[in-house]
Amino acid sequence: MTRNLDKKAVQFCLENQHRYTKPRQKVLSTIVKSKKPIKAYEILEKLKRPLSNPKPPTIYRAIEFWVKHNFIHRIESLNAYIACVENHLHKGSQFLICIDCGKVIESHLCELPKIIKETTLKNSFKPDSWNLEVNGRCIQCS
Amino acid sequence: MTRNLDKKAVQFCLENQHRYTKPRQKVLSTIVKSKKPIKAYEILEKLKRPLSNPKPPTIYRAIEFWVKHNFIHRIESLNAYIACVENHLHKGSQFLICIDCGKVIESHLCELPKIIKETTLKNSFKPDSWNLEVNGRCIQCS
DNA sequence: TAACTATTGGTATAGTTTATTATATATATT
DNA sequence: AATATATATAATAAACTATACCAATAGTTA
Repeated sequence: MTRNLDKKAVQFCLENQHRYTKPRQKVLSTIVKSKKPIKAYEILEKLKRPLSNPKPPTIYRAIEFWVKHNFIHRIESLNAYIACVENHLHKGSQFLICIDCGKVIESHLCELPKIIKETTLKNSFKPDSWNLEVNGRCIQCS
Repeated sequence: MTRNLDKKAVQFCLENQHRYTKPRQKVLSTIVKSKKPIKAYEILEKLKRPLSNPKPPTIYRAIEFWVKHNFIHRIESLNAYIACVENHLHKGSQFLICIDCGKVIESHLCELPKIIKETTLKNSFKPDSWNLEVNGRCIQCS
């Protein structure tokens, strides 16, 4: 399942005329391999060898690329990145973050929940994208 | 309505044996006065005079205090802070963020939306608190 | 007053991200 | 194949955001 995303990434780049460069490759697979959200500087550290001492911009550029194309997500409250479990573009993301073990579960919703849609309507606000981060405890920790 | 929160803060500190110190006072009222989310270093800048050249920790300590007690919220995707429009504690927050003008509307929900509750259930996850940030356009900008 | 706790002040540093400029690589065009 | 164009990387530096640490002070309690 992890290899899966890497494969899809190759495919995606081919089809959309993006380059599947070494930094992009390595950054994505590092995030995919990580069980938990991983931070930019942790990636930097892990890629010291394979990318011969990369500098922060190298990592951030690759991160930006994959975030833009929805292969990974940024967990805002953690300054960390995680592979997307969905296989299509989506406007919103939801994460369940365990406050004990740090595990993050991505739970997909295709639509902005109705109640929130109502709130945005009430405020005459036109929603475009959204991010929900729920803190709590996973089954192992509760 | 802005003064309101400051007053409540005094009250809150009295009742809970917290000190309503000058940094806390000034930091809160600076955030309250700001129409838009304000950043820590902007607060720092604004308080150069009144707090005689405060250092970052002074600001961050006060911010932390008011966040903890739900007088202000942190907008994760902006690294910025905004006064809470609710007058009671709440476990979750929702923000509508205009991608054009930067305005942020806090919209309160008392409960975790049903659909999200279902997702957490499905994942055997016990939610504790949550934060939803919706990007889109406000009525003026759309 | 002494002891204790909460809070501040200040230095230094850690951690995160971006701007900039130059260089290299891939793709398209001739 | 040579050239032009667009895309991406490399590296330095700097900007932005946040915290660890320790000493000093203010308020509280015994």
